[in-house]
Amino acid sequence: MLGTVLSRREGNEVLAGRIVETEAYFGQDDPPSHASAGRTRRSETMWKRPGLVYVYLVYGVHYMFNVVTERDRVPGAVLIRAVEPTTGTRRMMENRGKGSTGGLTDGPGKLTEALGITLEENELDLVNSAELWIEGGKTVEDSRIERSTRIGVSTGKEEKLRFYVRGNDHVSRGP
DNA sequence: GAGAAGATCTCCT
DNA sequence: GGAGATCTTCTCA
Repeated sequence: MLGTVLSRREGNEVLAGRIVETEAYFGQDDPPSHASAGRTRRSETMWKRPGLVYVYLVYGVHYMFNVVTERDRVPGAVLIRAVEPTTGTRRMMENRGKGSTGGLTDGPGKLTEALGITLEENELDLVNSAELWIEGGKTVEDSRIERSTRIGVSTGKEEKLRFYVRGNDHVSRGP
């Protein structure tokens, strides 16, 4: 998914950003994954078909945007942690209440605010939604992809399941 | 039914 | 470098 473009329609405007940082979350055997607790009301989307959007609220404050990746009935999703703004930057600044382009979308909670993504987008289908979709962007060469442990988790710290574009200014802070 | 912890960000010192 | 915001779920009584 690194290098592809996440696009969002807000009224007549399209807001978009190139994905530069992701994290993978699996099922029962992956402690920090919501799916490890079993199928709950919040995490239900993770068990559904690939291509659906899984949005949830962390710390009662920030929305996290994920893409369901495993086949139907198998839990698994990829968290989008950061994007590089490409289209509609001015609108994103308004959504974030910022006067500059710095730090607009370099974190999972920041990019959902910039793109106007909330719980309402949970379970949308990226394949046929007119409001939210992913386009093939420039692919990222393997040699440009860096790998590290996931951020903000207290369990599953050994697994290197965070992937990001090396040297990109919009990647969030390290662990 | 209460308490704790969490895939975070901002503002304050 | 640390507190606060405040929703969802789990754990324990």
